[in-house]
Amino acid sequence: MKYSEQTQDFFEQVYQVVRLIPKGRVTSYGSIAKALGTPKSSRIVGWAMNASHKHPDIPAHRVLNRNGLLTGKMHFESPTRMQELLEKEGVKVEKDKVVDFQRLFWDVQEELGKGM
DNA sequence: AGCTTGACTTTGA
DNA sequence: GTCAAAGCCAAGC
Repeated sequence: MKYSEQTQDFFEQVYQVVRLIPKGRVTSYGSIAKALGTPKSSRIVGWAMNASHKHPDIPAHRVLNRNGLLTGKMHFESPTRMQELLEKEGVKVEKDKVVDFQRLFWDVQEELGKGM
């Protein structure tokens, strides 16, 4: 069995996946949503991240949009905090965009599918 | 109760 | 390739 039933909070599932993202890798909201079985709920993932501030360890800086753009950088402690965190993990960021995003992309559906 | 907004994605032009 | 519009679900007003 993958995750719990959908009766559990969608946010918890999102957080769980985000925490599993390897250091130096990134993913998109859509991939997480799809991994949870609701690809249309990509926006909900964003909401989850918005609420992730009340959580201790949520590497939200590893979660970007489909274009690899740091869309939520303005919601961090500082607008530049997200980029700094990514660069500190070895991820190069150019103009609020992750360099070689496609290469650093961490497919949740695949990784979790073959890992679990 | 309803309407608007939002850290998104996909499809159509 | 880009730009505009629709769809989606949850939280906030």
